[in-house]
Amino acid sequence: MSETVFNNWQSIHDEVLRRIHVRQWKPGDQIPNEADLARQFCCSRSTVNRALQSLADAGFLERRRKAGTRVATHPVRKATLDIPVIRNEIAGRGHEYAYNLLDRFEQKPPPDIAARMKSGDRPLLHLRAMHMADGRPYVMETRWVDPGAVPGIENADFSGVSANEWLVENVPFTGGDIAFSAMAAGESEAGHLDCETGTGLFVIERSTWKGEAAITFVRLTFAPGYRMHTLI
Amino acid sequence: MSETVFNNWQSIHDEVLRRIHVRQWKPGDQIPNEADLARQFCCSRSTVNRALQSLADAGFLERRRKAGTRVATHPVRKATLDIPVIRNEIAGRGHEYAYNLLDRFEQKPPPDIAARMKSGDRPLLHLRAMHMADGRPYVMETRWVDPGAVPGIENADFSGVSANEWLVENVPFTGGDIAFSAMAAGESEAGHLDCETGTGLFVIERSTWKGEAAITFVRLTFAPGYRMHTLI
DNA sequence: AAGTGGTCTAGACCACGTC
DNA sequence: ACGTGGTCTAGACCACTTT
Repeated sequence: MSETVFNNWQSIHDEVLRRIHVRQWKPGDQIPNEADLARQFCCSRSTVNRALQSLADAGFLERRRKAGTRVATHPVRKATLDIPVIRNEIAGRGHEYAYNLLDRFEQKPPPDIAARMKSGDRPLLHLRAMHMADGRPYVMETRWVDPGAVPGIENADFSGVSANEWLVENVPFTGGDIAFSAMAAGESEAGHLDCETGTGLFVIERSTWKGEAAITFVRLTFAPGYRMHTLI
Repeated sequence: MSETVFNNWQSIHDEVLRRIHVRQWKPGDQIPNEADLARQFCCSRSTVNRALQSLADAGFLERRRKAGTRVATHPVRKATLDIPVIRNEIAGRGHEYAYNLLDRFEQKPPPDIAARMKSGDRPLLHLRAMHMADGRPYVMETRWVDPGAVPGIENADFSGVSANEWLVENVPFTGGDIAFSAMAAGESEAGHLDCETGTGLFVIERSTWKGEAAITFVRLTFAPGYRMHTLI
């Protein structure tokens, strides 16, 4: 015999979600206001507020002052992806991690990169490297770094530690963007990732900035079969 | 002349983030406890708590009772992706949406699908459809639905409304998982998506559950050039 | 055992947006 | 104008985990 009691915000969260799932409250419906729910659940309004905010964050509710709280009509599901450091991702899967630098030189980047990084005519540092799992290619990293935004990078040694880890350690960033896409393996990818040309490859591109200044742009081209996975 | 005052949790959030960015608090460092920060910021502990929880959610801080709050060592960046209904995604980009059903039949699914959906030997409803933007192929949808989990689906008409929207309207789900990957276009994809075979295509696969029962599995194969994008 | 975050409460005031 | 959510406060108790 178990009586449900609502003595913490999680239990209220779950109960509200249950009512949505059993369609007691349907998409588009306005639900009671916080004060009423607090009376229903015999708790304070702050606790109800905590629960409803959490549900709104997750996309189940839409809240507006005065207009009240409604069940979201278009369940825009938000998937939260973890973007780990590659070393940890590989180690976390129980494989042995290895890293090796392919190229490192400074040069004027192609126009699309220069545009993304707002670097104008300045030369950027270009790096290419492979990350390996148990000796097999895991991902190829192609990176551009603005040396102007990253003092000290000329003397950094990327033969042993990846640029990613060095940057994380040494250059705090304030924002960025990330994009996921697909490409077909060309000659270069096929060679480095040990696959046929024309194989579908998963690609992550990420730019990071510090304030207004672009720090780095990186393209990660994963070996065939890579999947990025999360619960919703 | 502007004096920064800390009278709401956002201002404290920003100040803590600033201290992390200027490396006053470095990765791995333990920061003062909530009571001390409350005194520093001249506010109540609850307000500090709200700010730090928010930073912990975003992955900037790691908090453990008794052990205190530390700046995250490996900024596992969490990217939050919105997964919209395709109609809205296309309409939101200012294109005209169209939908058409390719196939619909009931049959025993291939073993990998049966395993994912734990459907055993039961036949499942199979659907294939195209979503078009301004008359051009946008994404191909391949779907399996367990009719046992979705009463009434036999009579649903998917020639005008997509299975996705019908399911969202009619079958509440409690959870699921989503995976992103890449594939090379085969004959079938090339035909339907109007591209060459061997083009790299972006793929989203999603399963949804109601409690323990699998409702549906869908594979969305996007036309070339599709990018999924978000800020971090 | 003791220090830290997690949460609840009751009351208050405010900001916003709809009416 | 007024109803709603957003937030703050001060104090309290509890849960967890490290010492």
